[in-house]
Amino acid sequence: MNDKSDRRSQRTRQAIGEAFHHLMMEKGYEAVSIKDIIDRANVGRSTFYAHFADKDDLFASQLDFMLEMLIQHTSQEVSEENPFFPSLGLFQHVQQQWKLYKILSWESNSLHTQHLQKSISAKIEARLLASGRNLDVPPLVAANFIAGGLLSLLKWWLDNKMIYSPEQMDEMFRKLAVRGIAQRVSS
Amino acid sequence: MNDKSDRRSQRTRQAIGEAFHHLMMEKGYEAVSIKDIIDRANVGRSTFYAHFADKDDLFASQLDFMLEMLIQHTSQEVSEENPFFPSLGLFQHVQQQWKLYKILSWESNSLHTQHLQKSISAKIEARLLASGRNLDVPPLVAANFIAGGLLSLLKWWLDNKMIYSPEQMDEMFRKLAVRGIAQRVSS
Amino acid sequence: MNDKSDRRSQRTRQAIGEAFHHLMMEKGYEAVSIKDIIDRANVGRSTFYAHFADKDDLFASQLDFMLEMLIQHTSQEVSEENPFFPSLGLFQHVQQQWKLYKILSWESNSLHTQHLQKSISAKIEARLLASGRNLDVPPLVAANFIAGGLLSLLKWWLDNKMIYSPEQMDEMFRKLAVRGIAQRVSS
Amino acid sequence: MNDKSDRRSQRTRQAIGEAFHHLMMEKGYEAVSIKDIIDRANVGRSTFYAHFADKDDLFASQLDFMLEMLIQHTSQEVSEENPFFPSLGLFQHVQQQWKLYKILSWESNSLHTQHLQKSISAKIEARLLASGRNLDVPPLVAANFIAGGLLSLLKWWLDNKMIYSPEQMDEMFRKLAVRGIAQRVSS
DNA sequence: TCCTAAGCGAGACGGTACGTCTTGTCTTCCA
DNA sequence: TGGAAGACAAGACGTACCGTCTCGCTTAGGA
Repeated sequence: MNDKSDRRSQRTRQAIGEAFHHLMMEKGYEAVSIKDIIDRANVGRSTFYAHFADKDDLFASQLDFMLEMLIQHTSQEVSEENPFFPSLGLFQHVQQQWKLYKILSWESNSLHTQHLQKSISAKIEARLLASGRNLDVPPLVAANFIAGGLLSLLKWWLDNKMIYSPEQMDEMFRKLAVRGIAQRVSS
Repeated sequence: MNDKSDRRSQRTRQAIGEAFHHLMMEKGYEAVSIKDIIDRANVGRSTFYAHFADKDDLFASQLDFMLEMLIQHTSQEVSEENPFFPSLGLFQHVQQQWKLYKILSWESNSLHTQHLQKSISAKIEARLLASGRNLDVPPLVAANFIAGGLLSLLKWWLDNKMIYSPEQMDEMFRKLAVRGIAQRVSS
Repeated sequence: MNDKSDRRSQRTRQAIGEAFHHLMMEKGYEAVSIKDIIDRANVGRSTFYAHFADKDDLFASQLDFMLEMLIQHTSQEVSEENPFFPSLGLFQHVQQQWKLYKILSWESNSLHTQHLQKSISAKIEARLLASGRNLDVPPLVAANFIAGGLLSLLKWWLDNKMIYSPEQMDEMFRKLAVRGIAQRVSS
Repeated sequence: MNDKSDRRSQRTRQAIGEAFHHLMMEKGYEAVSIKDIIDRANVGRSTFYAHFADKDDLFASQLDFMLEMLIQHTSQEVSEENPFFPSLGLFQHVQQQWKLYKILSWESNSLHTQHLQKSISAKIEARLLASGRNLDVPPLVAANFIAGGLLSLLKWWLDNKMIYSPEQMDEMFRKLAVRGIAQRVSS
């Protein structure tokens, strides 16, 4: 019975998710009503609430899914190029979906930002701990700082017509996060 | 005729403003409804709309005063310890007004946050340029990164019962901003 | 302030009442939704709920109004022809609105019946008490019996194509209520 | 396969029936939802609809048994005291089962009441015709009036804590039905 | 001193979205 | 393979706000 339910549920969740995605591209986040979503997804009102607590919950689940995809599509090894977060993938993803993120950046409901911030921060912290680095700042604090900086860069990038490539943004981000603004001493 | 009108209007605006302030301290921004405000201010509904377009408009009018406070409390001391931003003053000020900032802690319409972010970022950029540092990242980008990280730390601090002192927070911030997470202790 | 409010309210209540009346004629009672009513009455949803608790409340108020009209349009004096209730008026009214009452008789939500029963019963009891009759049955009991019989006659009449005139029905009702089924002794 | 299926079906129908019965005793008819029933009966939703068209259908299937009970308890004693209907037996029966009748006290879909009304009315009419009384009102009309009055008295009795004994109620009923509210004590 | 117009309180109103609830259908699993 | 389980579409419900509006009441300046 679970298989069946799960498969049906999955299709429903996906339909809702896609409808929401399209609608957000057209009207932004706040302007989309639950009725809009369920009409577009051909789904009953109660079905929506069976799957999501509200619009914010739906959005959060979309963000999580996106992040998860991002992480999975990235090598897990911690290299110099990929020190603690698949930031390059994030920049590339945002570039692909720039239309959506531009809209969101404008509305910038802080719930979204906070959710993203927490998720990314947690992932960074985990990486920092796993890397065995010897920081003189608590990893939790460092992770929050870096996550905030990363989101800030993303927003700035979107607000400034994305004049750099994702690769350039990523490189700058990594430099800032890893070496700060101190003058280079050596490599 | 104008004097009278103006004086009456002024009292009304002030009553609304104060009611809003108190209510925000109690319930946050989103949770306050127009009805709450006019009930608390002993004001008719149409009177509210005669003075403000909506809640956001009212909030914007309150905002400047807060930012002004913040700037006044932080623009002073720029010492050797604080090479590019009076971050210590900022942490100290937030600690003093923690009640207000905790409530506003970016729960609200992020117009607030965005405004702050831009102000701080601009200040940092100016300092970076003035310092003649030799960065291999555009100062504008670096400033945005650092401002984002700083606000992120502030929020984390508020959300975590401010377990560190302003001085500790400031030191960690400066370490992260200047040297990144690299172990080496150059400079 | 009351005059204004009352006048506005009155117009609104009337618009709702008329819309409801028409809709009931078209679809019956149960099939009419609040949305139907407010759409037809050009009235906001909250306005409806400001005036009536729900559909049943609206209907009850319509019934009361109707009864009140009936009573007022009838001489108050207690004559042989009009011993304790303007039953002739009621039969005539039902004949005029037979289309509506036929529908209601079919659905016969017992809430309505009960409400009517109580109202009519109360009025009959008041008349009985006022008439100074010397009954060997408590007036309250007699009133309930007569009200039940009257409503029963009404329903039977509607269900049987109203083969008698209102005047005939009224005469039969009064005979049954006043003299019972005992054989006539004298006049 | 049929035997097994039938047996299963039977158990299911019974479980649903009992669940419904209990729920009705607790909350009345309208307040019971399909979900309540299937939860209480430990049965799937489609199972319910496989056995009954809807709640009314289920109720109808329960109804006959109750009416049967009622008829059996009242069809006996037709004495001189009860010239046209065994009303005393009815009052006594209702007193015994007061809990059930109080809850059903015509709150529900009036299918119930209407059925009852028709049955009683038919019985009364038959008696009136058989008695050879010389009424100046058609027996059919008189029977409906009296049946309505009787049920009305029953309901009033139940709603008013049954402050009279069945015998008292019966006497009042017969007085009202036979002699009306006229003072004269003919016959 | 009276008049008159603006500012105001009060709150009714149309409208929209919400989250909850119930119904009857439809699909899948299981015995 | 037919009955049980429950996910689902549909849509009504009563609540909460919003921003507009229509009133009279107050009140202070100019006639």
